[in-house]
Amino acid sequence: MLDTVEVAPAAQQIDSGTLAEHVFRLIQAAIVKGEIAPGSKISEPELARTYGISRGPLREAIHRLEGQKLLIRVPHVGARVVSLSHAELIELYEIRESLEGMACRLAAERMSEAEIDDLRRVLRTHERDEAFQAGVGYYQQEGDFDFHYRIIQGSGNRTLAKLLCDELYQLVRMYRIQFSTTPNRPHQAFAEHHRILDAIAERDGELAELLMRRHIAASKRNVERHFKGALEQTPQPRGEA
Amino acid sequence: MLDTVEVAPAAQQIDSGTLAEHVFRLIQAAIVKGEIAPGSKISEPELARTYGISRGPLREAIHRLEGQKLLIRVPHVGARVVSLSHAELIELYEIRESLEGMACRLAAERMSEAEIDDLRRVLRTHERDEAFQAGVGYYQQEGDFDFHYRIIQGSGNRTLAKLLCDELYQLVRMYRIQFSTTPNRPHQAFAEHHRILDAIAERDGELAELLMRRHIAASKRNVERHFKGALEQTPQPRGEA
DNA sequence: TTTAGTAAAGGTGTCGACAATCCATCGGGC
DNA sequence: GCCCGATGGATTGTCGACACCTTTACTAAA
Repeated sequence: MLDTVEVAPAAQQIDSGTLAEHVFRLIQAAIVKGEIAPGSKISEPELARTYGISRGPLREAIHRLEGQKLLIRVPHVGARVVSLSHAELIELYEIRESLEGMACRLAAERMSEAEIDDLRRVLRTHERDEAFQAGVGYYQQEGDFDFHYRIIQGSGNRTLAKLLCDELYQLVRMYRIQFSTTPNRPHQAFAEHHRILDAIAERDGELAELLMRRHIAASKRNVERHFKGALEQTPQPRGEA
Repeated sequence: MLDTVEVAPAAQQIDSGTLAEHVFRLIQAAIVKGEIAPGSKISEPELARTYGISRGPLREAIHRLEGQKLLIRVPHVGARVVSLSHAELIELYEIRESLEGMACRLAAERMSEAEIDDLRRVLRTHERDEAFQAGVGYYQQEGDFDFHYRIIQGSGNRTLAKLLCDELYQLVRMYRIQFSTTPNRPHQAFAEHHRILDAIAERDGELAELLMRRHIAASKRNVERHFKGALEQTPQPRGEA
């Protein structure tokens, strides 16, 4: 009510029209960044008080978050932040392998020369990143600065783009951040990205798809390593309560 | 315009727990069956009166329908029943080609012998269908009686199953029904289904994926023919005001 | 006749309150 | 001492009402 959370005053001006839309983005960011722990329960009255709104728009935001698979809702019980099991995470990577592989093939066939140049610039930006230089991580920016995101957009299949970028993207990003502490071989990932870009620039759709599938499969193996490593410390990735 | 709907008092007893869930299923069925025309506007007060509920649970139902891509909502304007363009429909088929192809490969690798037998029985049921015998159509039942549905479930990838069966399935079914008037070569589709089943039974994942992709590509071409044919009659598939 | 402005009407967004359901704690019985 | 049922608290589901926005129809002027 009074301090309406630490939402920057400027952010309220960029207010996205409806209240529900606004808190949707706020909670989405909080979940993806891990500020709300995976597996933790979402209390409607509490969140409503936190953001200074009523439960109406909050519930709409929760529904949309559920659509993005960031929340799991149980009737008469409530919503919890998602916490994918090892198996589910692998399944997600398999789906990405198929879908992003296809997107990459289409992108190689359809992207304009200007878009390819943009993509090249994105990679160059990553290369200059200090964290990358130090070899500690490859944690790319959101949206247009994300290599995968750009390729999906370049596929020209808008339905596919909505599916991957509007629905699954934040979930993928959430785990990308969660695993950012694990050694993720940034230089190898960068090299793979570069090879994919080359295939696209040469309009070799078949190769581009193959490389993208291998690239995601490599990420998948990295996640498996992470789980295997974490298994020796904690028996299960848990959430509070 | 369905007035006062035939929501028998008994139907409220079979009430699926929450009201929102109930009307969600009712409206979903109405849209998929075409009882609510594609492109038509959804009026919250009107629908609330129709089903005898308040706007609260109705809005939740609308959000879920939006998640299934059966509705498109515009802030401050309202919701309309989806009406895919030619391009969007083709895009949907391309996505299915990729995803169901993968599901089919996994199914060939993972389905139990019992599940394969069940699948065989499903095909036999289709074969005995009178509409199929007459060659007029291949409009299969919902859910477990649907060949594609069963294969996806048999893939063992539960995340993929949720994506295809819980989110995209009703949309696909909606257009399957919309196109049921178009000649859809039921016997050829059946033959393709049978060949896919054979590949699965032989545990040939690679072949099963290939056949499934071709099968869906064939459906896609059928849809394209439909559009080309319809183009000569009406300039655009439209919905009411 | 066409176009711009305006006002009314309908609809969506938001709110606060009540009712039904679930979870936890407490008491009783075996 | 352990298990089962009851009661209290809290949370979710549902409702009706109001405010703001969008759209449409009407009026007036060019």
